Amino acid sequence: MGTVGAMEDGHARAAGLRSTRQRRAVLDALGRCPEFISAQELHARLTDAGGTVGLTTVYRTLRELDRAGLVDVVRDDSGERLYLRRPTDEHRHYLICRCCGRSQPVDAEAVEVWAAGLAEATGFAELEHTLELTGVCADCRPGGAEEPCPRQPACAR
Amino acid sequence: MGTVGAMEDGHARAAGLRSTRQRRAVLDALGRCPEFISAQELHARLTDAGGTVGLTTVYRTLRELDRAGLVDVVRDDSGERLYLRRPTDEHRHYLICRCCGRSQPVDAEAVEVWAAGLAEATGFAELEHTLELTGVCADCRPGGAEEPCPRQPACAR
DNA sequence: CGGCGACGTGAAAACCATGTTCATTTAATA
DNA sequence: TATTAAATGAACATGGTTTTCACGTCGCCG
Ligand SMILES: [Mn+2]
Ligand SMILES: [Mn+2]
Ligand SMILES: [Zn+2]
Ligand SMILES: [Zn+2]
Repeated sequence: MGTVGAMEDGHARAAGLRSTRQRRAVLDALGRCPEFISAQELHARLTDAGGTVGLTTVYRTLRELDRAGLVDVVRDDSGERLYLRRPTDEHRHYLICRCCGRSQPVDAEAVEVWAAGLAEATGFAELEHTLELTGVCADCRPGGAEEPCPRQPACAR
Repeated sequence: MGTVGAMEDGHARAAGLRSTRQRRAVLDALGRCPEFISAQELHARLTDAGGTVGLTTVYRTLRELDRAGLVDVVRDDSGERLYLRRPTDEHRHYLICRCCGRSQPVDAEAVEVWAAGLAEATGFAELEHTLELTGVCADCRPGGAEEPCPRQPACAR
């Protein structure tokens, strides 16, 4: 707990970010959430738990975590951003269940290789890509295609 | 002219869409735009050209064209939807220049194959994917990485 | 310690793409 | 041409996100 000039004492020492009660709370709540979560939902959990963190601060903190590469971000169908504390420091892609929100990292190495070859093939530089994968997980599929979403979200969105 | 019950006499005969002056104007303007364009920008062009089309109608028409599979849609960094009249009736992915907006369809067959194999590998069903590719095109790169965006958009966004 | 200055906070308001309402217009058909 | 369901669009609503700005506090230095 010293003088680290970091966002968290131990982790997340992004450059020039002070360690504040609010940022620690956001990072902590995010760390205990196994699935992608929205800024609003995260804020709701923090306040429901009795904490005192402004929605503005949640948005700002998540944006900074994104810049620092500490979270993965996807956008749902409505365009809302969802965040997940990144377990490793690698670039990843996820398959997300449209019913319950469960996420599963996928091995997209084939895509990475393909994307890397695009630069030469097209003459474009500084290539970036986003790849969003959605589907219906096994648990959300009772047998046929009866109910659109038979079960409640595992990690309520 | 005739009694086609279509959106346009000749093209775009999506089911149950009337041919109106506004829809023809939107489809026409979209057809003469070589790059992805937003609903707002398309509306601006229509009104600047002296036309009389409501922004609401532009949004509605683009949504219908999307449903009918007549346009490709991407989302830019801010989440705004951009539309391009689809040249063929195939599913495509594009590489888009972050400077000028120029788009270039890419051969993503490798990705399609990879994505198709995900269902078995993961147990998820009804898989869908979105793949957005961005970069800096050759024309927008004078030599090094000097200016962030040296030239004006070819097809002003 | 104590103070200073930059950074952080948050309530309120602004922003902005997009959707909805609903009275009016209009395309398609008989 | 009469009829009617569909289409239009101005005004309004929505909802996620950002900006504002007055106030708080973190971290460093003396
Ligand atoms: Mn990737
Ligand atoms: Mn594809
Ligand atoms: Zn599920
Ligand atoms: Zn370019």
